[in-house]
Amino acid sequence: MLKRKSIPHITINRLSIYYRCLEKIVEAENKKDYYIISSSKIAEMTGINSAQIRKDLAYFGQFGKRGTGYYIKNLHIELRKILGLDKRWSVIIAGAGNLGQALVNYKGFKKRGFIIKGIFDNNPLSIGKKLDHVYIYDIEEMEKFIRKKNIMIGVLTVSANSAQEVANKMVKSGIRAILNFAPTHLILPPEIKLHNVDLSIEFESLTYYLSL
Amino acid sequence: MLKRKSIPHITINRLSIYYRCLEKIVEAENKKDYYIISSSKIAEMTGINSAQIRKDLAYFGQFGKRGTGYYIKNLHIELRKILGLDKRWSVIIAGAGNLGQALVNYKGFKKRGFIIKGIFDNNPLSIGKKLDHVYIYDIEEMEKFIRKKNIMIGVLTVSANSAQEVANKMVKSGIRAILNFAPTHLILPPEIKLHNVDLSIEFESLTYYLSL
DNA sequence: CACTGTGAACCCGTTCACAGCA
DNA sequence: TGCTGTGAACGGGTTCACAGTG
Repeated sequence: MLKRKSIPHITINRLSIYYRCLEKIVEAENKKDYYIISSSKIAEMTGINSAQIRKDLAYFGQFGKRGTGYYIKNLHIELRKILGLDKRWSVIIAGAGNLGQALVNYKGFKKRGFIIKGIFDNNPLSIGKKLDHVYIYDIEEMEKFIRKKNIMIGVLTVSANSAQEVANKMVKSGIRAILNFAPTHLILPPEIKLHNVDLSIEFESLTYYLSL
Repeated sequence: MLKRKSIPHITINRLSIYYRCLEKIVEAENKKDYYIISSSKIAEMTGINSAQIRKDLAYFGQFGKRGTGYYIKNLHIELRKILGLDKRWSVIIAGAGNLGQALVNYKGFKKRGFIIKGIFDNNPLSIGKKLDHVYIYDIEEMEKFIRKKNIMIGVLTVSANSAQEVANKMVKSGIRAILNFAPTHLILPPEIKLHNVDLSIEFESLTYYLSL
């Protein structure tokens, strides 16, 4: 795919929202008369400003027809390509705790091309068991596994204490992206894509606003 | 607490990061010679620009000493107050799926004052059971429960389809904040604090960058 | 006429740079 | 001197407004 200049990260996040919005329509669609959508209709469904939507889409091409709108199926397919969801992505999860389990069981992933190849933990009681048809392996075998299976994405659901160490192993074995759920600041080489999800922040900012 | 004008939401999120950073030091602290911290030290630990940190803190007061830095314990306590973490918050979770379970089991919540009072689900197989000492109730009883126990925060880990409906019930019963994990755009009265956490977005933006 | 695509204006968070102070 | 607090400059994402077009 082409390298385009300075597309805001938040635009990419919104593409994912548009994608799901269209997906919902495509899956519900029976009537043929509902195959076009306008930016203001998407705006209404997502709560995002319609000019914002048009600008976001315009980063990637001219998908719409002036005076008409966007062809739902076409835009859906384009977004899937842009987001890389037309490919398969091999994923491993480090940490077989509750969050790790929740992610393994999430049905939406397979549909979007994310294949969870293995879960890794250091707890002897977990190792060897299965979660939703995925084996839990000893974390000692993670590096070999990543290399052998050419894993692209590693998900960290381990404790904050061990997150950096486990991340280092992932990087050493050639992983290309890490989704970090541990509430800690990871330091990684710049070529590794790193996204952080911090659930505590969401709770703690809620209570700030409740305290006002 | 005083109402202050236009503090960016993202500043609140960062306060939560500073808070955890200080917490880590306070808990590890044995040596008395390590009781002051500079904004550049926090910057190093969190990856956030030091001017940003000083500006964020300055929204709420002058906590530092010029030429010296910030007293760790003092700043820790101030942040706790600002974030409302010195109070207890009654929480319920709607949806006893894997994510709901993961949240119930997360140890960090109790420490920060979040008390999970109940879990609600519509699955007869789950109702009546316990998750980590918290009962799972029939979702039909949720509204009564919220009113009776004066619940402040509702967490939505139900499906996207039912999220709006369950949220409406929460609002009707007097809940004041909702943390929504369902990948859908909720429409709520403006006085309800709403935060969304969308895990799919994080995965899908990763694959965008991997596809470049 | 309706709706997209987009330059320009706007707004606001970030970073700089330095005055203020221990 | 060292580090905070902060006005000012900067940068970039958002919104406006309208030209372009089916």
